[in-house]
Amino acid sequence: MLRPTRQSNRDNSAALASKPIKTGPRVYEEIRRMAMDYRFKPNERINEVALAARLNVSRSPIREALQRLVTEELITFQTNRGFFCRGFDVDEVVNLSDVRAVLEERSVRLAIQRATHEELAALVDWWTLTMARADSFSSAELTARDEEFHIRIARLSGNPELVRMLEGINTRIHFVRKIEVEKHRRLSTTYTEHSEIAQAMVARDADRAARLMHDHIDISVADAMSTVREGLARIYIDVDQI
Amino acid sequence: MLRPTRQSNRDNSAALASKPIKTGPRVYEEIRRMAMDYRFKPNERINEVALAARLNVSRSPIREALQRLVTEELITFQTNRGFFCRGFDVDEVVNLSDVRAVLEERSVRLAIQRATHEELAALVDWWTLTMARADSFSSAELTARDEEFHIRIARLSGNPELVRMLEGINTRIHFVRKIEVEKHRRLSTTYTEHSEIAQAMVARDADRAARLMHDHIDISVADAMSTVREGLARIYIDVDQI
DNA sequence: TCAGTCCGAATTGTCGACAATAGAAACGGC
DNA sequence: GCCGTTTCTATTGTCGACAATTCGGACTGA
Repeated sequence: MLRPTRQSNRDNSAALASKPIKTGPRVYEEIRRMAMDYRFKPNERINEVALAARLNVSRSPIREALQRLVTEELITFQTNRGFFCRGFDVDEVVNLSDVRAVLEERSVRLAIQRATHEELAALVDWWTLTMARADSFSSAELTARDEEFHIRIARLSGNPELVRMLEGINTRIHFVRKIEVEKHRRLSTTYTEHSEIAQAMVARDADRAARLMHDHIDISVADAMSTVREGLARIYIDVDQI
Repeated sequence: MLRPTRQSNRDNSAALASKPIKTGPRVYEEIRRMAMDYRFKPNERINEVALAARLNVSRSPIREALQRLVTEELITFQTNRGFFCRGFDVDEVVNLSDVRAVLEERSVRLAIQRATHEELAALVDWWTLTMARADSFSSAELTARDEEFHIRIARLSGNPELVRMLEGINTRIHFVRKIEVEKHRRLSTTYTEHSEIAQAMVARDADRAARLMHDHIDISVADAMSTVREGLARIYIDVDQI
C-alpha cells in the first residue's frame, strides 16, 4: 500500500488546527503555551509521540521545540529519558522575583535617563486607560496588561537585553502572576502602584520610581507560598484538558 | 547495495572524535563552543549538512542543538532560511555589561548576607593562589578562572537564577572577555580588583564590595569598541580552521 | 547596463523507520 | 511473601528520504 503523501497530511492537520502558520513555529508556540500554563503537570514526563499525535506532526518538530524550551527553563531534559515539565516550587518563584526586582529597577532608572517626556507621558496615559477598562478584561487579559506595563518600561530603557531577560522571567512566572492578578481582583485591590511608578518616572524622580518598583515586585515568601499553594491546587484540580 | 548499519556509523564517529560522550550532548557542546569562539563568522549562514558531515552525525541532532543555541542567543534562526551565527557588535557588549553589572552587584550583596566566613575566606584564598600561578596559565585558562571567580560569588548568593543568568551572559561575552584578558596580560595589569572585591566581602562591607564590583565590570564604550575591533580582526584573520 | 523573470541547484522542513535504551512486568530462588 | 533477574514492551536517539522553499545565475527585453 502506498504511504499517504505529505501534502495530504498537511491538509489534514491544517483542517484540524485551522491555523495557517508554518508548523515549526506553531508547534513551538503551542507547546510553550502549554508549559507556561502548566498544562503538563510539574515534573511530569512528556511523551513525544503522544504530543506529536496531539499536534498532528511528527516527532522532529516536537523535539526541536522542546529543546528550545529547555533553555527557556520551561522544560527539563535528561538524556535517554526524555523531556519533563519543570517543577513548581516556591524557591524558584522567590529567586526569580529577586532577580526581577533588580532588573526592573535598572529598567526604570535607564528609562528615566533615556526616554522622552512624550514616551513617559504615553505610558501614564496608557495605564490610566487600561485601569479604566479593567473591569471588562478577563484575568488573562489583565495579566497580559500587567506584563506589558513592565515590558514597556524595559523597552524605554533602550537596552534590549533587559527586555529579553525580563521576558524570560515573565514566561516563567506567568502562571503565578495570573493567580496574583486574580487575588488582587477578588480583593478589589486596584493597580495604583503602576500609576505611581509611571508618574514618578514622568517626574524624573529616579530614586522614588526605583523604590516603588522594587516594593511593587518584591513579594514576601509567605505570599509566594500561598500563591504557589493555590497554583498547585489549580494544576491538579482542573482536569478540563482533553 | 545495503546501506551501512547504524552501528558501523557510530564506531566511525567515535573513532574520529575519540569522545565517549553520547552524541546528542556532545554535538551540542561542540557547536556551542564553536559559536562562543566565533568559529562561525558573524551573521554567517550555517549549513546544516556541512556541519552534520563535519561532526559525523545526521542533521537531526544538529538541528536540535542549534535550536537550543537559538534561545541562548548564540545563534539566530529564520524559518525556511535556516540558522545563522549571531552578529558581533559593540552595542550588544555594552548592553550585556550593563545587565551584568547589576546582577553581579546583587550577587555580591546576597553573598555577603548569606555566605559563611569560611566560604568567603576560601574565595580570597583561591584567588590569591590563582594569581600566584597566573603566569603559568594560558589566556584561555586565565579567562576561565576569571569567569569562575564571578560565578563562585553568584553561587554564594544562594540564588541559582542569578548563577544561570550570569552564565548565560558569560557564554555570550566569552569571546570579548578573552581578548580583554590578553590585553591586561600585555599591559601586565594584575587582577588586584578581584582580590579587593573578595576582601571587602570577607569584611562584610557590602557597599564597598558592590561598588568595586560595579567598577570592575563597567566598561567604557570606548574600551568596548577597541576590544570589539580587535575581535573582528581576529575573527576574520585567523583562518586556521579546517 | 539594468531590472525583471525564469529555471535549476542547493538547502531546509518534516516524515517514517529502526536501533538503543530505559521501564515494567513476569519469573524464580530464597 | 519478598528481592534480584530476566524478558518483554514502551520510549527515545538517530538516520536517510523526499517535498517545499529559497537562492543564484542565466536569460530576456528594454
